[in-house]
Amino acid sequence: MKIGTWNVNSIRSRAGHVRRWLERAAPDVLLLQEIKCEAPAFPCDSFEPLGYRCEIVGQKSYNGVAVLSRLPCEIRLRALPGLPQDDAQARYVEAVCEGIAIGGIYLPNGNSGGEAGYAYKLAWMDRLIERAAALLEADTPTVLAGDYNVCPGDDDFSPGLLAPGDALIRPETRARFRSLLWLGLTDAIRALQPTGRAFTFWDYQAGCWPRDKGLRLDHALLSPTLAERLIAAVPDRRERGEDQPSDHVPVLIEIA
DNA sequence: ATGCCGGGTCCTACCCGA
Repeated sequence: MKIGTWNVNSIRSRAGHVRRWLERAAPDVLLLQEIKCEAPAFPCDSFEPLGYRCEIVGQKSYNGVAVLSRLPCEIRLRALPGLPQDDAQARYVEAVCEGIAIGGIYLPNGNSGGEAGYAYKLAWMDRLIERAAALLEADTPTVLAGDYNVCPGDDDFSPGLLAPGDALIRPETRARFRSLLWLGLTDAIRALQPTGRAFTFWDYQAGCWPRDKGLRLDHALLSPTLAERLIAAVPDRRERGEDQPSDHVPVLIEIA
């Protein structure tokens, strides 16, 4: 099974890119983040001719996640359990495909909104840890993939690109990411490439892409039985060089 | 040290991303 994840920075601006990548990479399931629209505005017509069904957890202007699948899939959750009832941010979707729970994640950045904004990020990560624990406790084969807005290690950002207090690398952020790993989840990219650069994001500004000043923010975490079957986990850098790209590239994982 | 880019929307100046 091939599963992709991609923060597209507006699906309406990137429908053509996504369609082309579906043809190129042929994922069975593609998780999308930052679609920046509600369901009626989502360009399903661009993907259905290729055999993909669209499930959308939308939001106007900001956030928004979706699942494209060419396998039979059932949506199990449209939000992370345990968040406040009035939380309207569309950041989580969970599908079940061939017995595998597939969570699509758009984790809060945490650098805007002051301390409250950062507290929201940490609370969101705590709910994600709880959800991951529940899935693992039930022995559910699980993939939790998406834009985590976390640089887990010092290989995961170009030197000098982030201030020490940046929400992407603050110790409290990284501690929660490690908690996910300690539950028994495997970071798919790092399982196959333990050290060195594997960036998934380059800022539009300051020539970050031509200078290869990037970040590794997009991750796929796998439960133990899926980790044993992991064949490939690769950020597709080629997409960042296309015309009018997203600032993130897709990550493709393959499981035997 | 962000607001240099690029998306969004109250349509046009401003908010947000990482």
